[in-house]
Amino acid sequence: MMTAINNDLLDDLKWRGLIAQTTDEAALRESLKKPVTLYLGTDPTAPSIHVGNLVPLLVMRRFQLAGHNPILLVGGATGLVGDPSGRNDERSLNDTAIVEQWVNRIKLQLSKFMDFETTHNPATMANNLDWTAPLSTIAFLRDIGKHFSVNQMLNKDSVSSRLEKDGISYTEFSYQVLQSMDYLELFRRSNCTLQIGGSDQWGNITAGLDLIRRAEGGSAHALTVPLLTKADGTKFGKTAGGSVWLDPEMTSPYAFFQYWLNSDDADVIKFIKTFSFKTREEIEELEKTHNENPGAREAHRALARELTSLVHSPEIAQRVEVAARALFGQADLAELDEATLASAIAELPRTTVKAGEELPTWVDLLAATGVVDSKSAARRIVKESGAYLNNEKVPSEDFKLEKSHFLCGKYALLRKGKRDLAAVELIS
RNA sequence: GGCGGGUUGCCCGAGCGGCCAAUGGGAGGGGACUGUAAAUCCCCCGGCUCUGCCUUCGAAGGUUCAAAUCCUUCACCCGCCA
Repeated sequence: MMTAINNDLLDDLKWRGLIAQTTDEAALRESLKKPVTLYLGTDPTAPSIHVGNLVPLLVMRRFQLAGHNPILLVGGATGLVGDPSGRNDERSLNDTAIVEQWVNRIKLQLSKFMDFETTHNPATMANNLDWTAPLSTIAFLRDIGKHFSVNQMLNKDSVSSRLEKDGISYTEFSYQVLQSMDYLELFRRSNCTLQIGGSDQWGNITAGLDLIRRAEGGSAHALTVPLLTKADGTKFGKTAGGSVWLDPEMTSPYAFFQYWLNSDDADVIKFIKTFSFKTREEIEELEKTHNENPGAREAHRALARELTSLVHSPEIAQRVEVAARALFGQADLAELDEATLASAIAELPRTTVKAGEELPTWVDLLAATGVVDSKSAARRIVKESGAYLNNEKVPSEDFKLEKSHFLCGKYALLRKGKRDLAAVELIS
């Protein structure tokens, strides 16, 4: 990993559109001339992080590559309380045991994006439960609470917007205090002087800066990344099926790759700037290619490849791409060898059929894979002629599979519409 | 505490005893055109053992040959008056 301090870091981030707000930019720029310690907090609100969380996380990685010292904080405590930022209703509390389990899974995920081994500026991991849990109520109110003005707390957007609506519980109201304590704690123990986060975190981060000033007379910085938007107005990182997760159990590497490959033309360059570690020159070159011939989808492919490699692995990215080509009919299915076929199908939702038994209909099988919610839905697909078996159209609702349909004697490929694939495996 | 209005399918929202699995819009799905884009156009969109049957209109009871529609109780929301 590169260890030299890169003074162009802020400029690069700006060019990529990765800076929403910062505290005093000149002072921040000055401080970044030497290695600083910075942190990013992630709350365990699900068993996995999703592609939206990846935006600030990769900014952290850029900071580490530029020679700074990253701390990844997992919100074992804040996750129990619930951040009101960016929400217009109260969160339901998650069970402590569940949150603990999520903390562990998320720690593991986050750690893949940082270098913990380098001797120069290794990343470290923290959990705010470590210093929050032992704190007594009296100590909390006297040592921390005294530094907070309720008036200012009420002025935070996350709180005031909720007061105008259905209100906010004392629990969520206190969230900003907990996050402020984290910053103070890391400032004290590691001289952490920069916190980054999504733009919705600005209020929470600046609350921390105030606490550091009041409690320690110290000064520190804030940097937020903008909320990533899509040209069509829909939410980034969501599909019909839900969020795009990093956990391969929750979003298969195949689906992950497809998500990026199917990016809107109008978004793809922005996504590359946001996520890719290619240089500015390389990206500008891709932009040119893309504008000249968007149909070739060079930029889409580069984006999908790079991110799948980063999040899963280069081997998986390679496999998934080969699979996609074959499954989308860019290669003859019948000519695939069993190993290639098996690895392609490994990424798909699937069902099994026992060799000796009578083979079910296409409709039954598609429903069994879970690609559609009901048999009625599967029938509809056939009726609307969007049903395929091994890339050939399924003629009728009562169409039954036959032995000969199984490629290499083992696998049959179901497709619904243009891009929704599933597989059937024949087992003995 | 009193009076009135509301709670409908993934979301918004019509329906106000039979013609209701329930108008319309959005989301979603299939097709055409393309590039596994976008826009546009056409079609579909509760489930099933599918010319029929089953389960849905806040919850539970009731009236009726027949209820999303009427009655009773309960829960929640929203107004107005105390």
